[in-house]
Amino acid sequence: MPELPEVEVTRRGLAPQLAGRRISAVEVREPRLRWPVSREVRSLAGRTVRAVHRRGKYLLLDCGDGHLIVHLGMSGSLRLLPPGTPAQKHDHFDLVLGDRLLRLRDPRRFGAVLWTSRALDSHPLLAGLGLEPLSPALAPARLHALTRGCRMPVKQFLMDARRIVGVGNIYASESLFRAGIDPRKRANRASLNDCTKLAKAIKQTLRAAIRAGGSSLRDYVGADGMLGEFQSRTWVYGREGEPCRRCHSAIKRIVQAGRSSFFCPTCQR
DNA sequence: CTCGCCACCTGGGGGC
DNA sequence: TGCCCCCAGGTGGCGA
Repeated sequence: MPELPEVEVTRRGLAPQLAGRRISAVEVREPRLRWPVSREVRSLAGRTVRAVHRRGKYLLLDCGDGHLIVHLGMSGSLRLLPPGTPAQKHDHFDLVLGDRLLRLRDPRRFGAVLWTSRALDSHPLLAGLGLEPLSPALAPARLHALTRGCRMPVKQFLMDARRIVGVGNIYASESLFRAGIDPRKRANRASLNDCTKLAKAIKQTLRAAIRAGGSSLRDYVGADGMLGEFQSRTWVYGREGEPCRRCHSAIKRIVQAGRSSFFCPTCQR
């Protein structure tokens, strides 16, 4: 479920709760996540979480001499609970920090919990990541430059984390609607004007999603809690056959690179 | 390099 | 009620 907004909302919920707290225990109920949970992760007790950062869709718990890297995959969520709360199905991993329990639930187990003591820029999963879409780095000219020589459809371009991070399947469709761009358009055919609209649209889309998620945040931090709010308000995602909220044309669904794309054939060219 | 495709997993919904 | 098929928000890795 998580795209960048869900991960960022999770980060904002966790950061004030975890920063400065000492890890008192680690429990791994199911080590078979995307990669096996390592022995180093199991022996994190004694370290102190200094801060919680995010890079793309990765959450990074800064422990001073290294980072715990958490990815929520497609179905992961994190909750803060009182220690001792009984684990339910798919609750694979716990971090106990004094009187706080951080629990990972991930039915599909595409998520990951990794430890690295290396510099983050050199970590294989993080080194090749592209621009943070909410940073000033994602400016029209920069986006335009990124699209040069890239013949794939702009929808796939948006979801390619080596270029821009954090834009998943939902927000790719939503951003392209806001920008008025057909998802099938080749990235290298996007004009500077297109890229100006697109950069703005991406930021607006992600910021709106973060705002919507932030309102439902308390002790529960995770994708499920925000589902209703987000998905009921999409412009095009999941709305095949329904009238466009802007022009009333029927929303279309196509498949690109094996993923559904939704768009308005009238508003998007 | 780029690109298309498969893989990893579980669960929910629809059709029969 | 059961079974089977399809679909799902991510992304690393493969071969062409």
